[in-house]
Amino acid sequence: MHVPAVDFSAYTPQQAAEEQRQLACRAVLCPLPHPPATVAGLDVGIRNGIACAAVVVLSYPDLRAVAWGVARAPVSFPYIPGLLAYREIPVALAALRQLDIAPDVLMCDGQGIAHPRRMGIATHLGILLDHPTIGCAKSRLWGTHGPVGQARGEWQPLDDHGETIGAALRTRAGVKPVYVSPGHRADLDSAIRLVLACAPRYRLPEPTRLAHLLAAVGEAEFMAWVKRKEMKRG
DNA sequence: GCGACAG
DNA sequence: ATCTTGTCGC
Repeated sequence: MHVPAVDFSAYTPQQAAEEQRQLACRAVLCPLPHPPATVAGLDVGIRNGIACAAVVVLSYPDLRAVAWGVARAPVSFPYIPGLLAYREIPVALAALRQLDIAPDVLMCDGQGIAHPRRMGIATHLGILLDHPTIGCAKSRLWGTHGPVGQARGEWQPLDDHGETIGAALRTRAGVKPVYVSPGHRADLDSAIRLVLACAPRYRLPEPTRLAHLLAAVGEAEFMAWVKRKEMKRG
């Protein structure tokens, strides 16, 4: 997996939005590799102006952590709804560069095409990497949907003026749904199935959940956590 | 002008 | 996202 470098430091929000409109047509909708051998999760946390990006590669379908990477960098772009990619992608690429293996699919904490210009962070990263990506966000950015059934696995399409751009998916009975959308080289059906298969127990799928944990506690504590878990599972 | 608004 | 403790429920 070739990981390019980017520099958004001189972008104005207007320039960023214009670039999104220009890049959007490059997104490819097609089924994900099935089944993938590995799925990676990506998450970025920010504290005191320093972003920490974490990526965790899990084997599939057994969902064991097999590799990970971390990177830190000062944030250089403000948080603006719809422009999250310009804040988080630079440090995310640095974390991905640390990986010694290329995951078959990258699951991002944010939207894919469920975005006003169809360019959520998952789609943007997928295009930069030319690699399969999907978005799995904790809340909605764009599109509307009807009431989602209470059972695990129930979902409703995210609609934008008649176009289906993603889904509100219930990964745990009675718990707030997650928002799934294709990033790049993915489609909604395979994205929904992958997220569900990656979330056997918690609301958030394991790849994203573990990436969040790694970004929060750091490599040392994360490694200890993984080893402790390996003991229990055999 | 008002409300909505990934992380 | 981050700031922060306890607390209700399976």
